[in-house]
Amino acid sequence: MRMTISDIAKLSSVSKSAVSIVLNNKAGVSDKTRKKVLATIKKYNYNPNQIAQSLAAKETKSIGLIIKEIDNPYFSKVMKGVYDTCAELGYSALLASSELSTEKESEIITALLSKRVDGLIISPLQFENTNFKHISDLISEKFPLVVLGKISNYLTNSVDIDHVKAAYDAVTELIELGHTKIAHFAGPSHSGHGQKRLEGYKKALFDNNIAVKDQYILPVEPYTLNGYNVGKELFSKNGDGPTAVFCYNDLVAIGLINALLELGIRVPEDVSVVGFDNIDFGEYLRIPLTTVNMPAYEIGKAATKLLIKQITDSSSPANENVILKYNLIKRNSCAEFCA
Amino acid sequence: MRMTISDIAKLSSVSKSAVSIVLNNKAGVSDKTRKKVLATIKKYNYNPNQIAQSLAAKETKSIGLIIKEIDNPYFSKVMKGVYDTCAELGYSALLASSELSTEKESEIITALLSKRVDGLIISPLQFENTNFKHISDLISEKFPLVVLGKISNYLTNSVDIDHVKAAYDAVTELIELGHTKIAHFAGPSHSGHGQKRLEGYKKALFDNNIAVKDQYILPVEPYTLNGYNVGKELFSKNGDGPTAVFCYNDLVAIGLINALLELGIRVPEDVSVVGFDNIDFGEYLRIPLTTVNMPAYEIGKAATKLLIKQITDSSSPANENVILKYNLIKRNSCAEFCA
DNA sequence: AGACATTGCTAAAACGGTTTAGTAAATTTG
DNA sequence: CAAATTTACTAAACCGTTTTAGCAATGTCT
Repeated sequence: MRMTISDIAKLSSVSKSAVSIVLNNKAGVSDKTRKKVLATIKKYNYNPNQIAQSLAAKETKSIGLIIKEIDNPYFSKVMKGVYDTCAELGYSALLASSELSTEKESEIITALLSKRVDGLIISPLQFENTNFKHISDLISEKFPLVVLGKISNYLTNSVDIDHVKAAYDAVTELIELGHTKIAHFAGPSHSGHGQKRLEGYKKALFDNNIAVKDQYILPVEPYTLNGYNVGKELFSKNGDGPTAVFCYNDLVAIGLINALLELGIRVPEDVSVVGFDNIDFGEYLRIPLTTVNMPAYEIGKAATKLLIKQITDSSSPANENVILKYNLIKRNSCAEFCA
Repeated sequence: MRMTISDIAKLSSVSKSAVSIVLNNKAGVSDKTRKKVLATIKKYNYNPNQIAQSLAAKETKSIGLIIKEIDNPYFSKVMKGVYDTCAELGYSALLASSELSTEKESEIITALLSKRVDGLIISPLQFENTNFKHISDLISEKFPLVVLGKISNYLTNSVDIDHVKAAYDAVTELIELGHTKIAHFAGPSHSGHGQKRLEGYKKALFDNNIAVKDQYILPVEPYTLNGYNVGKELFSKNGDGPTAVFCYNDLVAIGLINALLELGIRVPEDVSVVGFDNIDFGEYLRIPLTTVNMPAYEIGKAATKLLIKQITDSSSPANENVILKYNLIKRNSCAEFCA
């Protein structure tokens, strides 16, 4: 059986309190005793029970991270940022994923709270009909919380990039290459980012006196296959197709490019494509992808720092909005428009 | 402040014990009391403290999962398998990653034990000089453990595919396409799989009376960039280069293909390439990749089932070795050898 | 009706730590 | 040198649950 603090106390012929003091490196015992205790701890390989520690301390030194999909390279990077930063700051992270189900999201929050995490980083599902009760409850009890992205009308800490501006920049790049017939494969219903990127797309067209056409705005689910299907559909019609597409994300862009190539449409000669996220493989695709670099690792890092600040410093405001830098990565999926 | 079981007890004018009985759905209280308690629980939104539960129950209903890299699509799938299966079986998973550092691996094990996980799934680092003390300690105290892959000479539960045979099959495919000059970009030092795949490679050549040449076996680190560099190096030399390469994994294969294309060598016409793992993007690459499908999700699933069996059923053996099926996925990176 | 189970409930002990309050001894101070 | 302070240590309370043991009250058998 595992050793307890009482075992170590007996074996060192001191009290539990003394052992506790040694364990936590506090003042209150002589050097001699400290060494003695340390020796038995080492000898018996004693490993304090963190469960008991957490119960007594009323804090777990752990935070919850709720992502939308485990199996999504963007979130892997966010995770890495969170895990690394937690480690630096002496915390640990509990990962959970809503897998695009609001019901599961809500269950996860309860589960994590019942594990008594000290705070929560959440990338919230934002379907149109989402009721944010589980999140607003957290806010109203002032539970330490950082939201990845932003939920409109909710006052929380958040970390994000300026999606409107990023989309604006991406579309502007296309316009500067001479394109005017620019479509947008627009983001999914559960993503707050989708709205913003669409807004940036429209703004860029507007500022350049290009009319926004509804038939050029196609909603997609953010998966390669869906990008493929929607692409196939759009470009199979003959007549006045777009010469450039700004995609909600890289996955969609990859699907679209596959569809185009299959239809014998060249990328970027005939159609330019720009993605969003900068997933690792963008560089190694058939057509290396031009895309907006989403600083996923930094987002995880910033969110963790912000959260732990809120946890440890009660005077820190709970509505800080960190906006991170992005950048447009130009590779080979875009070219000048040729009539 | 959060409610405790005592609060609920008072508010329902019953004892803590009664509330506990209700919470755990045990027999021992009347229906009337049960309903009364349930009502106050609901009314005050009481959420039991799992930390306290774990302390009292001496089990946490959680398992630790130690992977090698957070940011690796293979492990993302394993994770998903583990998380899904845990959820099914009423457990939760604590993720940690050694990020290829044995020191960190060992620290993580200690940390997870101090969180009192009920068991551990570990994808162990296997550098040549690795001392497996942290793992053999677990074995000797009969701590529930499942190893992903296998550590030779250690008796533990494990889950894996037959890497030797899979590599054998992949290389045989190349041989059947008429190739005889087949190189192997061999796995990294921290991977137990590397050895096995190399073995399968050699065996396939041997069984087909093809001499194994040392200069055709090149060690690589399992990253795209390294595959690229080693590829560039190998194929820049003129003279008797290989016409096919069996790569340790898909990442390496991708790098190699990039190197080949840059050198003006066509894939698969001039050189055939086969990968290993079947990462999601293999399908969408410049040259869709022929590869061995590693059933990552199923590995996670099987490991979790095995572990939880060991945790809950003390009579279950601790040295079960589950071998899962793989399959060779033929896409476009391999072609018949043309002289 | 008396013996014996069963039901419904609770007080108290445990889980393995931390913290508070207190004491005895050692040290400093005036 | 007595008083005051500091140091070294510990017993006991506490964190929020589960579990054990025990006690009435009720129900079931002969």
